[in-house]
Amino acid sequence: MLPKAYDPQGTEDRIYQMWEESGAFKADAKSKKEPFVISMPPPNATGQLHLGHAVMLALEDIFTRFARMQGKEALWLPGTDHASIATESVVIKKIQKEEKIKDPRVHYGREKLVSKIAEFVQESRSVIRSQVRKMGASCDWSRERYTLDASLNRCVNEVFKKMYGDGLIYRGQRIVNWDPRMQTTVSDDEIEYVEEKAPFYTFQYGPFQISTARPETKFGDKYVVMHPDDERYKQYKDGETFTAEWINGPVQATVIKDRDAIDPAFGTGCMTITPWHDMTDFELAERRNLPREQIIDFNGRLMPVAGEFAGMPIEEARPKVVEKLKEKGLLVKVDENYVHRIAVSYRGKGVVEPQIKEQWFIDVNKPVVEWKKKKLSLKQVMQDVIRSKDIQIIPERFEKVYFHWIDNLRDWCVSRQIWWGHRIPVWYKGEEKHVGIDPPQGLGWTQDPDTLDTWFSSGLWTWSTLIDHALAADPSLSLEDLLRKSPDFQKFHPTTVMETGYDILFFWVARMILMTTYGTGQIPFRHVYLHGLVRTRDGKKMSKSDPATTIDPLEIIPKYGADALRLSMIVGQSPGNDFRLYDEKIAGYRNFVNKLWNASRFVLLQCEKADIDPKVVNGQQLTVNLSVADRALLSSLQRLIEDVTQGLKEYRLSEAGERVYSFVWDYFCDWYLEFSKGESNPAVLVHALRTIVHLLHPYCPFVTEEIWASITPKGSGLLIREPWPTVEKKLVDREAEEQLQLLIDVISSIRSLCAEYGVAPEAKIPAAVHAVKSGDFLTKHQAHVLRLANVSELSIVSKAPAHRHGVVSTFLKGVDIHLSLEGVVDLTKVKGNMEAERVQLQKFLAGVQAKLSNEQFIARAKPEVVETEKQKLKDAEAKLAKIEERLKALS
RNA sequence: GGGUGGUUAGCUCAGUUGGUUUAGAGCGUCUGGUUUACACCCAGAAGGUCACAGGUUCGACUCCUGUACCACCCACCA
Repeated sequence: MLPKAYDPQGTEDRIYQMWEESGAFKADAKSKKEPFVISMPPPNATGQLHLGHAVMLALEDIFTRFARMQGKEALWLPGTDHASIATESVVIKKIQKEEKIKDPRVHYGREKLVSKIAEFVQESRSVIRSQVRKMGASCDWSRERYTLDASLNRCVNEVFKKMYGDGLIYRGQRIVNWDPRMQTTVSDDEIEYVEEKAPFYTFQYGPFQISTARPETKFGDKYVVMHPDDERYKQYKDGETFTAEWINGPVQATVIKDRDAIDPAFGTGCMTITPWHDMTDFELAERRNLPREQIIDFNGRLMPVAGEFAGMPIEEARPKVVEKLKEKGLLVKVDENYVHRIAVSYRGKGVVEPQIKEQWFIDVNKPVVEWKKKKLSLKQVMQDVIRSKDIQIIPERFEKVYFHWIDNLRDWCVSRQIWWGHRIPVWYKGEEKHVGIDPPQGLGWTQDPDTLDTWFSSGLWTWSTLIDHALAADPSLSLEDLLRKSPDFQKFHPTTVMETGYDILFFWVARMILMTTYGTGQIPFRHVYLHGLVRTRDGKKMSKSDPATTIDPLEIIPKYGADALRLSMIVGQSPGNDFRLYDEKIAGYRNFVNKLWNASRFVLLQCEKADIDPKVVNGQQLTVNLSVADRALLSSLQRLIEDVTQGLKEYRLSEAGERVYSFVWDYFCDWYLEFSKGESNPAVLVHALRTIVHLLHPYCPFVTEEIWASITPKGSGLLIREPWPTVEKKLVDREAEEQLQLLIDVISSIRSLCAEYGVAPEAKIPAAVHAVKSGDFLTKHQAHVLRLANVSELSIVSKAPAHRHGVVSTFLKGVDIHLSLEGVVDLTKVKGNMEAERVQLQKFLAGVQAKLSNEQFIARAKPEVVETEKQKLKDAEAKLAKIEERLKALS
């Protein structure tokens, strides 16, 4: 006999190992089955998994297991990301702390440092692998990839070269986000803005007053900009020059009138510009072809142009510059309450300083990409695939967010001045430049020292992971041939669904669309499912830097089990919305898992009592000797299968999960198993349990597999490989369901009446018992019903106050029972109730009829919706007829 | 400045093109239960003007408009 409480700790690892050894996770590229593919978003190889990963794994595992059971060739490809800047920064900090080395880059040099990072990553990856297993993820480990694998590097270089050839990658002196702490550029999306209160100074600049929060950048300002329509400055003309006394003496300045750069309502309506250190100013300078001058060096110190301030860090220089301007009488006023946002590097956490630097960029506006027989820009392709519904985003509202992002997208700076990552495949020799897969022949070539933005390689993730076979067979193949000759790519691309958090829609999802459509001519995936972020009990974001806010999945799993954790993150959540996770919620699903476990213990016990081996139970036994309750159960199981399958197909995981949850607890356990205590049908019990365990397997794979082991029919294997249940029409029996529902209503009513009047359970209601007996469908369960209905006098019913008539009318739903109660209840009230019900039904009927005769509705609605409406109509009509009949009988 | 989402029971949240929902779940609270699967249980109860104000409709938690608060995203406020 199974133990009284389910023990996840003693079960999960054993089951996982069994699955893995069985080969069930492995996908076969040669299979004829329809493919279903998920590329696991590769966790950063910097440390531990957190709950965000746990949600991702739970969702993707459900998709994968469902697809596998549905008979698809399911591939879930796992991997890890080298996360260039994040990893390098973590390891550098670690070395600084543990080895007390101030500057590890200088101390170790490139080669040594890179190998130290690699070592760290190696360790971290194996931790991650075991954590992914703990969650029960059924991914294909034989295909595990890492974003720095040689085959991925090959794809990176190929795409770079191709883009360069198409003129999509260029090198240019452009303004970039410079992180002085990490000594590297970062992309626009890797920046966070932090609000800061800083003094906002207004200075006299010639005849003008200009405002700034950053006076230390103003040394080289020679242009003052204002709006052409600004009345205040209409006496000044564009191009007019004047002399202004400034920080280090007089400067020759020029007036510029510009419509786009300035908002006349802000501050004084005019400003000076610093093109080297400001995005807007840079763009203006670009348009007007103005000179730029660097004021701050790459370490965040002032340049010689600052004169006496040269060499000072900016924070130190700021008050001193203000002081000097004040002495000169140029400080007009200071606003101490000014709040502005400063840019901070997402990874390195350094304050970002815009700088002009020579970098590699991807041009997103050049229309040279072949797409659907047209020449489009990368931006246009990204828009097209969503607009044309080639890719569907769930929830849909994120499409808007996506388009908005693309509208604002600028050329993507892809070079990084860090060492950990894919090296840029460009070599220099004097003025010569070589862009290619392999280094050029001959001496004197040096490779570009920069690496690529980490999203450059992860943008290729859905397909660069599928070419290993072809590459191993012939490393000299071109990119097109690699794709063409790779069985995995041919079978498993495009992938089916990309599942990830909405927070990296831009970082990653958009980049994958860009890089994949360009690199392969295919979309990377058909559906994007975006999950919400996990929050703490009080709604805080879980952050790694604040351990008090984080819940570690590895602490939860031993306590509640992976199944409970999975359910608690899926059921009751909707895609794209954040949700809170806390102990009680997980405990609730642990209880459910345990409930299921005990239900199966009960089933096994019934088999034992009847001396039946649950493993030999088969479908044949489902047709003989069935009670109403049996038929009703089998019938509602069919509807359950239908609903759950539909829900899963439409990615409504929460709804489908909740449906089984409530079926198992509120119906199977609370009613059917209770009836079975009177008289049980082990074949039906086993069949129902088998179906339930199938439907729940994607959600809670461990406990279901463990239960399955006790009821596996002869000839079947592991549950993970079982075919998904299908609806058997012949088991559908609405009449039985209705009859059972009636019985349930009767019992419920008796119960609540007893409770309301405080009737002792030993007392009897003879008439009620008689009523219950008189239905032929009850004979099978008489013993049980008698026990439950083991209550006092029926006269109680007649004492019921008016507000209890809801209960009374439940008694009246069945004609037989109604007759036996006649004379004891207040018939006028009952009649009133029924008349009210009739009016409501008639109204409802009219509504449904109107809907069904509405041409627009018929045209727009799905056929199955129309069907259900028709069914509703029929049901309502039947019910109305019944009510009419009873009303007639009453009068 | 632009945009998105949220506002439903004490708490956390569902609610699928408006109608069998006189609003559902879990947790919590209260009452009563050791009935031979389960106290990680069973039977009940209390608790909601579905943020607010209008509108459309025979009918609105659901659609439209506006308002308030909360959260998030985007943007070149010097």
